[in-house]
Amino acid sequence: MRTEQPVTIVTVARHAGVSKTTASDALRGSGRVSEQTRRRIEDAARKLGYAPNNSARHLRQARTGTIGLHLPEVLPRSDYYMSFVFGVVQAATGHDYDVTLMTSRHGRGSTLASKVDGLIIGDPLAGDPTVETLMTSNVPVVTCERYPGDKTPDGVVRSEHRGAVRELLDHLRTAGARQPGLIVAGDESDWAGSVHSAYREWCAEHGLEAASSTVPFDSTTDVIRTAATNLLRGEPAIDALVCAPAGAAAELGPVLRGAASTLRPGFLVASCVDTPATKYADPPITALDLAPQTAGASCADLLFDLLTGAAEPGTERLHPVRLTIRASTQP
Amino acid sequence: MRTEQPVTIVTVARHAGVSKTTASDALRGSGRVSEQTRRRIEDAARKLGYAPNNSARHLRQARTGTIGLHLPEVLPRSDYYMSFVFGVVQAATGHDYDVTLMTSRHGRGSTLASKVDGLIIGDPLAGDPTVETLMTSNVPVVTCERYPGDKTPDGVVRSEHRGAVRELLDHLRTAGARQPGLIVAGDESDWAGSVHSAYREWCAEHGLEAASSTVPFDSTTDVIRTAATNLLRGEPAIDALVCAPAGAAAELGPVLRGAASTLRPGFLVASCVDTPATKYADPPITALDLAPQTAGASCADLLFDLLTGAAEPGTERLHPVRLTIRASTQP
DNA sequence: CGGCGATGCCGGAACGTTCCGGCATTGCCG
DNA sequence: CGGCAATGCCGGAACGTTCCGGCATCGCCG
Repeated sequence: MRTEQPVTIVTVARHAGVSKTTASDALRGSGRVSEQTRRRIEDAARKLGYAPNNSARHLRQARTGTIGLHLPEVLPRSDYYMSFVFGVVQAATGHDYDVTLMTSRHGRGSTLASKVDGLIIGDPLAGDPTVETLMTSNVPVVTCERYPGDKTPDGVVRSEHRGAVRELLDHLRTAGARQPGLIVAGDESDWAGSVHSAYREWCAEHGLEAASSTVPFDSTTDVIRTAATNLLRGEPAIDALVCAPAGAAAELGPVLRGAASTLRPGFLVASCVDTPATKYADPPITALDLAPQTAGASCADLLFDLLTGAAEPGTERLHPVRLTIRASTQP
Repeated sequence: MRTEQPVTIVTVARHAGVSKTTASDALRGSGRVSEQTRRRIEDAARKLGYAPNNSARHLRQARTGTIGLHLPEVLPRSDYYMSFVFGVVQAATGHDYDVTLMTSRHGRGSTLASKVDGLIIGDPLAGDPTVETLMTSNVPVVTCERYPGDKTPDGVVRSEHRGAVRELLDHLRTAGARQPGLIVAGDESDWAGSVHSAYREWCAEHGLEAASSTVPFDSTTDVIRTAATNLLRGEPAIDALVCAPAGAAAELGPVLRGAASTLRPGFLVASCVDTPATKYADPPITALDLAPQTAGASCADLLFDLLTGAAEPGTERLHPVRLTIRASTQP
């Protein structure tokens, strides 16, 4: 079994008594082949266990049948990205594409063209050298959220985070909060930047002082807890806390309990990214459902539309976001 | 820029005034090329922005330069797998390999050979049809943990879970627990099976009745909480709870607080898989650190050793596991 | 009956790389 | 000086596929 010589399309053709061209045409449904011989060829292919050689095919067609996927290497609270990945893969396999994961080691942009036909970058961070490199590649690039650098991808899938955050803040206000605070990542992420500026805007409109704390994008839990502690102790005094980083609001339990004596009763908590952790927190935490899996699929779909010409370079598509209200904001 | 014709190795050769063979030799460091002309060729390649065509290269070399990676599609509590993925990718890029994610849609085993040179399957579940298919492929397969089906992969990276669980149980006993309970997934996962049988063994040795509850491998939080509730109410009465599913112990808070009045003071909690969630739980939870990132890297390394012949088919490698003791078991 | 389009099939070139074998040229040593 | 090995470079074939153009054959219609 191990030393058998590979079965190519000419093997199939020979067994079916036709030429390689006819065999190729029959198996791919192109060209003109009679129904009878096509069946004969398909039978031969099946019997021989024929599998087309991808390298040869892609060499001939001048494409790779593969798209690259890059994500920020955030290890804690990775449920969001995991879902995103599965969304991309699912959509890609539906289009007969493979997905390979790209890291910093994948060489400069010029090298990429022969490895992938297109690129998806989830949450491109300004200043990330890998992202910088990938953005200058010579293949179509789709980002999830805008790139806060000076280059522009060929396609963007994004959500109306500003509006969603305002909706969340309005909800908090309705629920009785007068002065919500915010923990958020820095402006190197477009998402975090939008959340932050929407918050400031909303505060200004309501005549409130902004009470926000900025943490690194990939903060561990203790960093976020420290930020929360400082916010709770600082001025202005807050009666609600929105924690932006994915699912991190669920990690605030100890901090909140520790400060329970000094907190106003009915202190509210919410998250800008829903995850299993927020859903099953105690109490369950109100959050914005970003639907990462469909976001990933949407990125892949847009990329394929760009590849086939069905979408123009520069296209932006909106991905819906939904506020999920839970006990943490129902005093 | 978009319509420029591709620069191949003959373009480089022409610019450097040599033959394509010499250019190829110079760029890959093979054959005999004088230092002087090699530099000339490298300069030309750099200036032209030459990038070797992967499809052509792989067609010629009869390999794909890619390994496939399959994971159980577990979306909640995915920190473990995310780390595993990054470990695989990191090791693979170190060996100049790409990693593509494989799902059920990637066709039957025979098709695989032309897509990937090898396969890594993380936590192969018995009865998973995709895994079943992948295992019958004609490329080397490495699994993380043994496959509880009837096929045997070419390589296995596994940990001494039995011993580790016993160590954990011994620790609980030392910490005062007389009757620990267990929440664990079913035997379709080798890991869960090992944990479960090690637990039963340990119980028997200590003259204890086993108090375990089996849940699905990809259980959501509420399923696990229900299992915990039932264990706490049931017979025999337990004074410690080991929760096997990755990081799920951190999700038991509400259940434990709800049952606080009926629980013996000093009730202990531990997890068989350390994650950020257990580390930062309140109180921090004692757990077995499975080091998923190095486990992933180890799988990749073994696969490459199999591909190069540095390892024999049938090789099993052990991956170290470490008990991390935290406040949850220090009464 | 002659012409012509449709149908069914085929040969050969091309994609870009690697690798085998070979051919000069050079230098060394007896 | 003659032989022989080492050095530097090269031409062409091969990998497996797709695709362009072409060649019979057949049936239909004027």
